[in-house]
Amino acid sequence: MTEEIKVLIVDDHQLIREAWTAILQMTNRIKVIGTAETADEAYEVCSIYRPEVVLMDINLKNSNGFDATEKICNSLPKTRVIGLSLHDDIALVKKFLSKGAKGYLSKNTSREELVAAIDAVMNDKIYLAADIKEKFINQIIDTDKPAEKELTNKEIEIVTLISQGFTSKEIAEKIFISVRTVETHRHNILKKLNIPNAALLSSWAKDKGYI
Amino acid sequence: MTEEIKVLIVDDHQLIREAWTAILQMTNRIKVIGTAETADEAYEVCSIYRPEVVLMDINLKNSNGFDATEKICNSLPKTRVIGLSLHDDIALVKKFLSKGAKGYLSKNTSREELVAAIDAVMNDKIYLAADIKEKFINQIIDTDKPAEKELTNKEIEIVTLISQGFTSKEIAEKIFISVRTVETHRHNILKKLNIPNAALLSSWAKDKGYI
DNA sequence: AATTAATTACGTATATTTACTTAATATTTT
DNA sequence: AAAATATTAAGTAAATATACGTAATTAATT
Repeated sequence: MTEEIKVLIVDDHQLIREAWTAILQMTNRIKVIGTAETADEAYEVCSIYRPEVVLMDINLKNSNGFDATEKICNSLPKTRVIGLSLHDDIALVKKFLSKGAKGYLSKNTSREELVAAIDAVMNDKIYLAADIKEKFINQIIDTDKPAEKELTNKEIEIVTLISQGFTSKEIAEKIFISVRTVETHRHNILKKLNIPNAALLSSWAKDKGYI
Repeated sequence: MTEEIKVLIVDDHQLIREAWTAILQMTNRIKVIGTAETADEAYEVCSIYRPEVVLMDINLKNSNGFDATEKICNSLPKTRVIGLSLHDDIALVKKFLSKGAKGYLSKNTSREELVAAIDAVMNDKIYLAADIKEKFINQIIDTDKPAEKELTNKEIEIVTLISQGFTSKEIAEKIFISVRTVETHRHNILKKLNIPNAALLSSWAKDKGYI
């Protein structure tokens, strides 16, 4: 029998960590060598225990799954990171893969698919969940509706602040730019995303994981 | 050995359903007799298979966990419903218990606690997760800060519409009341919750699971 | 060196939100 | 029946947001 695959699980909910562990241990081919609650903790554990696969929830409170993924993939290139998220948003998936991740699963995937994904990345393949693949294809087919324009870093910064309830004036004071500049960004953001107002923008930002 | 406890799991994510199932099956005392994706489906399964315990995720997309819980508890009083939620918000917990639920767990609870909760409700006790109990107590102690005022049904209806990006005028047309009435509700809502504007209200509504 | 994209900022105009008050009617609870 | 709460609606004012146009400066890319 081949060696067991060493997996690290990263999620901020204990019950989910234990549940993933239970599922993977059932296979007898996969060994969960540990779990982590935050992105920073994940990096620490990786550098010590060197898991072969990391299952990482993107929607971590209090920490940034993207940065941790980048760090892990850069400094420990043998580690394959697989993303897991409740929101299967194409832009998020792309960003995650660009950080060096090797796979992406939505929480609609089955237990079999979870194991299949681990096997795939172990064979140096990229694995995307079926429903995410489909969305990718749909986006390519939908040439009528152009891909959602990406926001710049400043714009994302401002979206985050707007969603936290700050007014343009407050944002201006906070980040030391003119109110008029904030208003310009505000207008450009709504136009880019084709969103009518700050209330819906706020919902949008939550879905995308910006806050 | 005593009879196995029959449990139904309700969650809209397949991976989570399978994970809960895996955890509970490990006990040998608990049998997962089925799973459901939506609240309606949960009620159907309950009326046919009569589980003793229902583990219900509150944050179901496309369906209302509250209504289903009420329906199940009223028509099948022997069924104990335990709520499970990512957001451990006191107001939500209270509302859920008032619908007839017998327990409430956050996703920070451990596997042991999940089993303990099932045992407790089987002995006709109410079970609340440790961290939720603590929040209840803190709320009682914090007499300075009064309990967050509850929104009325109309107010919740309007919060939902505001968060979806509708203006007061649009909401008025949509639900056939005067714009001024919508504005009144709007103002009262922000005042009740001590929230400065619609953008933050939108975030709040998402957290509470209203949208 | 030239082009493109990002960030900065202002002008003008209109629409919407927020703040606070008052109050009639309807519904629910005591 | 009385009291409390919810829903309805309007008045007045100030603050903010949205729509669009213009444009200079800086940073990144070709």
